[in-house]
Amino acid sequence: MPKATNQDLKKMLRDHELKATSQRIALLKLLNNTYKHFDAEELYLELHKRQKNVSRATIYRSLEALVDQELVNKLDFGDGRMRYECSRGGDDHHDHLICEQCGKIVEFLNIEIEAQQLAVCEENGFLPTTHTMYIFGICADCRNLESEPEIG
Amino acid sequence: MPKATNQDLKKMLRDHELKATSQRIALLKLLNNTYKHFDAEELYLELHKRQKNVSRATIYRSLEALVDQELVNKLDFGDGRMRYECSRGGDDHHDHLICEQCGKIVEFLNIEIEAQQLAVCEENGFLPTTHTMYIFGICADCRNLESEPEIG
DNA sequence: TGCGTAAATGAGAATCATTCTTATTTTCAT
DNA sequence: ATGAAAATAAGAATGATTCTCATTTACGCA
Ligand SMILES: [Mn+2]
Ligand SMILES: [Mn+2]
Ligand SMILES: [Zn+2]
Ligand SMILES: [Zn+2]
Repeated sequence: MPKATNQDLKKMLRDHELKATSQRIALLKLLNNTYKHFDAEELYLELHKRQKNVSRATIYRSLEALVDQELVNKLDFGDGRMRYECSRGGDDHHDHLICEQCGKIVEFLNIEIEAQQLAVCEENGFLPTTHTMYIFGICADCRNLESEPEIG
Repeated sequence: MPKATNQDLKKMLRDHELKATSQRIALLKLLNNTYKHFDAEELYLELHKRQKNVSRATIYRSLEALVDQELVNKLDFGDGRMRYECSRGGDDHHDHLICEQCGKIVEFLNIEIEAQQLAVCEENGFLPTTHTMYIFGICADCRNLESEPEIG
């Protein structure tokens, strides 16, 4: 995955009817270049570090626009702030395991679950538009730490 | 399902180490007597109507206690406020379909999905504690209204 | 390349659900 | 019935997000 150039990002924005402002380019670049799941404040602090002229309002407004255009996914882990991750094309749907101890996110896709979700909708005459599924617990790393011998 | 008496509710609270205050009894009664999914403000307004002495802070504090004791489930439909529903014993886990048009909630349980969730966790060495799954879309009733002939 | 206008931004006020604080009231074991 | 511990009321505080509006910027067009 070659990192997107500024020109790539500019085009990406314009292809979605969004004006290519320096703020939006920087935001999209940050999201595109990692697999992290950021909250708005993290994005604000990171961009503010590099580029003095970014405000929180712009972060929120730009994220909203990017989510509308499906360039970015908005996630709700249930802790009071939204997370944002780059959306990599049309087929990147995935769900998340969330470690309640270290915060690590593991992505997964289970086609049987996806199929059963559609089946449930059909049984209920329900026309689905989106779904969210988060499994909370303790990740493999944190479990290993827990079982570490106390002395040794 | 015979409606729980005040004595039943009192015992229910005390069995969970919670003092049986009039506010908690009223709150638990309200939740126990319907299958609705309430937000905190709805509960506040409803209780306040009947019993002058209830404050929002108490609603929130009591809900937290009831959720801790697993007498009540806390749900996050992603619209900025939490919902609360009565938890009916240990085997009542279910997930939700949420109509984006009329707000109707349909509950469901799909054991294949539940099984696959555990499988995913196992594959990742992940120890699950809880999960949330919400499917958003348009319910059967709203779909029918939509397809209603415009004149007729 | 320079202009004009519509759109985007910055700064901070406003909002809204939820949590916190503190003085007062209530519960419940004794 | 009594008193210590816990719960409550009222409203202030918090924190994420949205809104306001004066100022700046992007970009289609001359
Ligand atoms: Mn993800
Ligand atoms: Mn339910
Ligand atoms: Zn972990
Ligand atoms: Zn509906």
